[in-house]
Amino acid sequence: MTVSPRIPTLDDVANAAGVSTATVSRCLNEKQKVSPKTLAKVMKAVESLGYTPNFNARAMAAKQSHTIGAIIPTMENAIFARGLQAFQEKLLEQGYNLLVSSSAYQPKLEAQQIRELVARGADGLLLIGYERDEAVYEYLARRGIPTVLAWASIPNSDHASVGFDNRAAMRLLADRVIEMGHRQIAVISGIVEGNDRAAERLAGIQDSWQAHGFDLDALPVIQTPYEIEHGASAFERLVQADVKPTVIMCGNDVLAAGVISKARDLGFIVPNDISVTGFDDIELAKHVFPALTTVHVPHRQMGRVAAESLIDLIEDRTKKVSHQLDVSIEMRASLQRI
Amino acid sequence: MTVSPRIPTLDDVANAAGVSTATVSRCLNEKQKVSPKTLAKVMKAVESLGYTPNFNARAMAAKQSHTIGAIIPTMENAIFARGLQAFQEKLLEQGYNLLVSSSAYQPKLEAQQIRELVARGADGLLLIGYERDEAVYEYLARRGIPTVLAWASIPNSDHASVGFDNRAAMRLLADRVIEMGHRQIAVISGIVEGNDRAAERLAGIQDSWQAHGFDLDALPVIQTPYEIEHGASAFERLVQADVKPTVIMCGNDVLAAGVISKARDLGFIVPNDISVTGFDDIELAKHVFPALTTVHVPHRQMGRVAAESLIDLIEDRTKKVSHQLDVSIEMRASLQRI
DNA sequence: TTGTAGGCGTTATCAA
DNA sequence: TTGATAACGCCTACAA
Repeated sequence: MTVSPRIPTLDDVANAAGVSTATVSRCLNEKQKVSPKTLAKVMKAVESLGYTPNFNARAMAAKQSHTIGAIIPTMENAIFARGLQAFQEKLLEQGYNLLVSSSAYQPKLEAQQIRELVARGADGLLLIGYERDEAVYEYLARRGIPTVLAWASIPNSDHASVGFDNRAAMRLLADRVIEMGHRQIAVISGIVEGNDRAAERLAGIQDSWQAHGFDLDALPVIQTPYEIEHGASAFERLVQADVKPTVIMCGNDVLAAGVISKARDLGFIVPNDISVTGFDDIELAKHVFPALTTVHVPHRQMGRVAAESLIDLIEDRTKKVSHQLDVSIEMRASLQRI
Repeated sequence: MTVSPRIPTLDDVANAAGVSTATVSRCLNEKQKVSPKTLAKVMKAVESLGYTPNFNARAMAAKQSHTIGAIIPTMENAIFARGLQAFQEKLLEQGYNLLVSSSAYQPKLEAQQIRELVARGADGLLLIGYERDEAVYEYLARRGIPTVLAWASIPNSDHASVGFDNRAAMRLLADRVIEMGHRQIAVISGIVEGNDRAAERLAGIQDSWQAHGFDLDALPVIQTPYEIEHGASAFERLVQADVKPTVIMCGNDVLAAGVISKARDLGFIVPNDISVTGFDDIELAKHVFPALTTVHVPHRQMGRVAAESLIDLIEDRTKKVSHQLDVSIEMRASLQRI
């Protein structure tokens, strides 16, 4: 049987090194306030005992955790993963640690995770999008938790944010589509409820559609979860309609990949028989056949900027600002003039 | 200017309710030990103050955090995301929280994150694969941190694990490939160094190859990161060889997707001109063209079982065990008899 | 440069 | 059923 392991504490180190706990603490946190001699002595003790500071105790005593929390809708979408990776790299660089949790696109779960992370002493929070219960924002404000909203930009609000204008971006793409002669557009959107990014993208298409003088009733829309399988089956439904679409505009690249796959199964030649567009410009977009016309989003840059903004906020260097990043339309083979 | 917000503590609640902190604590943790009357009184105070327990303090006093940590090589691969999602669901169900961090495939970073999570008071850990410095295992053992290794199974070790035999699975697939008449196999493997799963998969192919009486020197292998782009460029190099491969076996589906894409660009018809196989059976595998022959891995099940095992370990219900999950070969159009 | 000692917000052990 | 009170491990004035 194993002996219950005794985890070394500051006290143990202090004893081993023959100094006080205060000195050990200094060696760990502010080396410059300690003589080289004792520093060496202490570090040796730390080493030989295999001491690691207890995070909880440290956070409690210091009233800051050097931890920031991020809550993303899902880990199963590479775009968040990529942005988060950059976010984390920047944080580590600045001496902060990242705690990630996923809300599975459920606002209630997100609210719970927020409390959770705050209770853990997170110094700041990264959230995705802006649409959430006002109570959540009040809670955050009351606790004074610096928060940055990413993947969306909201110039006219008092939230700090870094992202891009989903609506304008999608509108731009829709403009191009219409300019290329398409008059029968069908949309496969993500689920709009509780997802402002999806809602904005859909609205962007509708903006363009109406601005060109068309009727919203003549714009078929299917909402479906962001999964390749769902993109495929949505396409199947769409092409059964009386008026066949000449182009399918999708809420993201994953849906579009599903569409392209199913289209081929059903004997459609993309883009000759039907065009397809996506959004995000994930790696895959270049590698499906035909390559996907889509909106390029600078995910990594977004992650980096979000980290910088958040740290600035935490360390009280700036007021809340709204960073608007540029996106671009990537014209590839899947969209063709009609 | 906002007033520095005062976060309510147990004391505040106790005062507001006119009871002791001990009683409040009981109301929160063991309701049955408290009279309904005071319970109501206390809960009202909790409510009106918007009190949330401080996690760090709680963990410190109770000597357990009800938190478990997971370290994955990368968030950018959907297979970990999927397994982790299931892992988390199971944990939440059992009253545990999940902390995730990613090591970016760097052993040193992983070691650091392990210390980090332990320092945070994680009650248990989930790690991917088994290949790591012995010192890490010693550290874990000394601290008495229950740990489960996933995505790999190691029957002959004293580690708890849940996963599958990467080597045997890949060997099975290679057997099929060879049975179908292929004699010119080329391999695009993940980077083997520091990644036991990749190493085992490559070894599986080599096992089969040699068992069929062929020479390892005649088996071209390229190691490359698990990214679609790299799969594509590896393919390009491979087909420039003197003896053209009749089949490309890839370390995972992402690499295979890159191969299929590049093959088309170069004018190859898959599978007529060349066959392709993958590993993992991600969603995409069914939706590339032609659909990918691959090894199906039960990622979600793995996550669930890992969670159950870990909790059992933490709550001291079982000894360490090694769960071996079944995988299956998915025969699809990308692999053809020659 | 170093040590002493109080406090961070909980839980848990005893008494009452 | 409740209330004091001592941990838990660390940081940080303050004093020496």
